[in-house]
Amino acid sequence: MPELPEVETIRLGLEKYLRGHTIKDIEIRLPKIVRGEVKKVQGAKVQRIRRRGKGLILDLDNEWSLAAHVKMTGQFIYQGKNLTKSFHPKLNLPESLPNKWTHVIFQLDDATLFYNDIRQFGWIEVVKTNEVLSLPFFKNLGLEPPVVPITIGTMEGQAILSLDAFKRVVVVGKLPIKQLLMDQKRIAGVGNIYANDALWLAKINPARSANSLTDKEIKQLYEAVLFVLQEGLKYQGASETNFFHVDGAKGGYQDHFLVYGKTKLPCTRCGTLIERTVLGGRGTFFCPHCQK
DNA sequence: AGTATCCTGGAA
DNA sequence: TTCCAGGATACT
Repeated sequence: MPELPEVETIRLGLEKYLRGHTIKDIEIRLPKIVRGEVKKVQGAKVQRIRRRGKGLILDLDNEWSLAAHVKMTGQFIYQGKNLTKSFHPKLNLPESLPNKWTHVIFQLDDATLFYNDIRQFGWIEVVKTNEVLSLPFFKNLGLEPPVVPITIGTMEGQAILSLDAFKRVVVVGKLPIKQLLMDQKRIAGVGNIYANDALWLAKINPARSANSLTDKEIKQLYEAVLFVLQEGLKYQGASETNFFHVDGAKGGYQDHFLVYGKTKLPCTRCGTLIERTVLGGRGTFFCPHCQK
């Protein structure tokens, strides 16, 4: 799924188009995607949009919230008066909506918001605002990397991943460092792309057990994690396959991958060919020469 | 700590 | 036809 930079980009889009607007109706085409008190969204106004890790929370003006996780292939697609084109999730070709991947349709006061999801892994849940952070996904979420100002958009008072906190997390980990980076219960928002790229930038082999890292390496990795997330945010996410902004635009980070997906291509630092292995069931890309 | 699982679609 | 995919969870 989209990782922190992609979900934050979705959040900004929802903020731009939905904030202050009323959800007049909701149509559910695939029931397993949606849980909770669905009827509560009808007639409610979207007050603010928060993000925690890779999760989204739309707070309504009636004490209810709409939580969502887009997992691998979920998309929120907005069609307003000035945005009549929609986009094929893969090809980015204009196509009419709803289509076969549209599972939920929100009728807004002035527009329509579609939830599309090819693989159907994503979910939307309507819960009371004061209980939304008690949902299992949010309750067990780890520390938030400080790459976005802690404003109304994220989580006021949220525990932040400081260097010291990162050290504490890494020092006790026996897992390969890459799996630890991607463990949402410890660090929120880092997925496969940014974990691979951060380890390359910090010159650390993804398979190294976390507790083998020196203090210096931990600091380098911490800075690398924040840097690649900021790069992802700067380019508004990676649209290599099927990530699109709420208005259908593409992100650009796929053109700035450091190591992700670069199997058998030369390392841009030393020229050695990048290798692909599997770690924790996920594709892992690294330079066998400069990542020790 | 590993592996299967929810799904579809594109690439090899 | 087989493998692979940016995720998270429920199991062995």
